[in-house]
Amino acid sequence: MSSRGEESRAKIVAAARQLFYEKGFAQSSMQDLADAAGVLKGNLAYYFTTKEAILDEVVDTQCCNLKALFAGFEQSADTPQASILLFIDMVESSAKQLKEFGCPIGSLNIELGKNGGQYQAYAQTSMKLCLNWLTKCFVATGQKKKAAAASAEHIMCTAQGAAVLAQSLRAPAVVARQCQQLREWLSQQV
Amino acid sequence: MSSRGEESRAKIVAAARQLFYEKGFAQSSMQDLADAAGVLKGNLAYYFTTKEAILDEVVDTQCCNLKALFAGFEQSADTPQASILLFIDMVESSAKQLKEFGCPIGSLNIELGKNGGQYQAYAQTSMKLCLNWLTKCFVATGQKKKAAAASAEHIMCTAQGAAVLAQSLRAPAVVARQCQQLREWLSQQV
DNA sequence: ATTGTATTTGGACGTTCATCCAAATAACAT
DNA sequence: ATGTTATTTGGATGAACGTCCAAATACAAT
Repeated sequence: MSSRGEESRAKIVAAARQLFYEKGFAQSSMQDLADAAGVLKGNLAYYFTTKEAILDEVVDTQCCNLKALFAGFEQSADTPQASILLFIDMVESSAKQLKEFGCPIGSLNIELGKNGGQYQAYAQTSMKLCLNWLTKCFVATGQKKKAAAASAEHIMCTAQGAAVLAQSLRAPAVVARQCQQLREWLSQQV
Repeated sequence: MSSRGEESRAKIVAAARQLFYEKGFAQSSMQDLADAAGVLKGNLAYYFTTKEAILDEVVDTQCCNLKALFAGFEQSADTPQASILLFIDMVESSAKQLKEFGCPIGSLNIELGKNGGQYQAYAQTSMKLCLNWLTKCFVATGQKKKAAAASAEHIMCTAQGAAVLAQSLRAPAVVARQCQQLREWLSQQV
């Protein structure tokens, strides 16, 4: 378990995260993952016994990144409202990615949710993480728990819908418009 | 090209439409399609040379169904606003399906949009059909073209986002809540 | 009844897939 | 330097995949 092994493992997970996002989980073969990670296919089995094990670690990594992202938002924003604005900014600034591959969280959820729910529990976590954090922010602005949850749901619905439309129509402008509407809506809340 | 052949072809397309929706395009094998349609795998090749040809016809069928659906809305509704309400009703009444497999249009767009855009043009059509019809309805309510397009986009974003969240969280209630919000928003328009 | 066409059948083909493994190599502890 | 563990290598394995095809069967026209 030296540093060399850790590096290889990290390279594999990073490559898998990008490939699962760009091509989908089922459409990314182990050969693809190995090529993208710069290792031989046989070496994948040394670190991960199954493809599902890679997905497991990819989702874990994504959750950790999300938590770090939210922590950063809270640190650089003075008010919870400003934190929410940073979230919206993030969505808007990733419009070009969304146009190409959809939302990294939403599109993975949709794919994994179709397989009888056997993989679905994995991806669900990230979506809940976003909702819970947004809810927490709205509670901090003074909204009651139920209203805060509804506000968080509104933001996530708009963002996910914008991602679907932007990818379907290859139109990143959809994301920009919806984010602007979210900002106007937010300024009227609280 | 007797009636026997037409029936088999129709059975295949119907089975493919359901399977592509429930499992995704790439995850539905020719064997799966044949089993679901009640024909032998080899028989698929008699009607469709490639899997993509089946997708082509599935999308065509879906577009025809959509057009018929919209025509029905216009017929049973007195005002364009009532037509839009029927659209929202339809979304809400399919909440249970959305929870299981997501939106038949949106989820297929997301999957096909990831493959370098080679299949993507197929699915895009349905999404545009919805947007264009909604835009037409809003124009008929007196909105100007640009405002009408924005209104249509708002409905589709909310509906698609609700579908993503409902499927991710296995919570059909998301759809009900967002549809209710859409109705309130609609009553304040025009 | 016989001919010609439409459809079905069951399986073959080569490829790609996820998984697994024994041998080779690298890194490290003593 | 030597022995031990960690990692890499290249290939093997059987199953599943999309596509294709020749023979068999059903149907329709005469």
